[in-house]
Amino acid sequence: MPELPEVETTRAGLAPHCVGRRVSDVIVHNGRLRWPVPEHLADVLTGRLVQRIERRGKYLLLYCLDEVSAHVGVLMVHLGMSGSLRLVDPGSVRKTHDHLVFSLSDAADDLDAEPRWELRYHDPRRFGCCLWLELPAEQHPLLASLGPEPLTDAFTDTHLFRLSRGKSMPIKSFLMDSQVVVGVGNIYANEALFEVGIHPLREAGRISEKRYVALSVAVRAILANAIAQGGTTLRDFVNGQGEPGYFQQQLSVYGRAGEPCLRCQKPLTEVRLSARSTVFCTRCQR
DNA sequence: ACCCCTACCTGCTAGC
DNA sequence: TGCTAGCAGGTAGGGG
Repeated sequence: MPELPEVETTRAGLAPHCVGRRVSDVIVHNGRLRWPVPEHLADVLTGRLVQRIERRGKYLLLYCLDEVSAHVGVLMVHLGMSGSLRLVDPGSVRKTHDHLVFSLSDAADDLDAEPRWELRYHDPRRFGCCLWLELPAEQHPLLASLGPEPLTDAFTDTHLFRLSRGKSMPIKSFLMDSQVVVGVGNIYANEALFEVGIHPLREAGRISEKRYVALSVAVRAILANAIAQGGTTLRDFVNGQGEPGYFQQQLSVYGRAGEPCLRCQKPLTEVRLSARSTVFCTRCQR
């Protein structure tokens, strides 16, 4: 399930193959995603050059230039729970749940020429989205209220502590709130809290600044490490080239309920928090 | 304002 | 064997 490291892995994998290329065709096989794929997407996107691919939280932003008008718009993609973007040979068989197909050609190619690559959006559960944004992208309602990027200077050591004052919700819910900080989903929230020994149900407003600094450091380290491993593949995550990630081999608590704590050997406990699997050690996390 | 709950969706597994 | 129920969870929006 794509969290920030998986989305970043996808971005980094696609960028070298997509930037500078032309979208020569767009086919929407099933536009019923979390929000309907805009009817005019193919019209507005076809013929444009991919300028760059950025990421904001778990959203991928493909900046696309219309050379004639010099207009730049953004294809915004969210992978939801089960989505992936893969670059494949144009001739390869389309899989079930390949909902959108973007044909890519070399920038110098004629638009009528056979495409050289295909970028396919695959999403069995259709929790993701593909939307068209006008600049400035950050003012779009889905992006405007997002918290800082955890791997930039915007995520300071004191950010979590300051925002948490007066909050009675459990620290895990607080950490997973995208308005607090983006990109920390269920897996990495479980892992970060284990790393620093904080009980996931502890009231967010009653945690010391010192512990929040340690948590901030842990969040950065875990996300950076997961990116370095190519992300976490639990069921079906694959990067832009269809390859899995390897971070799941380093998970300390997620998916290990009942198994011994890696620090004290006591069996890990699992509870439900807002219907999310929450795994922790009652001895090491207080 | 704050916080919890629900809906969205399909593939997979467990249980009968 | 074949059905059904339950689970997985990112996110926005509704309700208390």
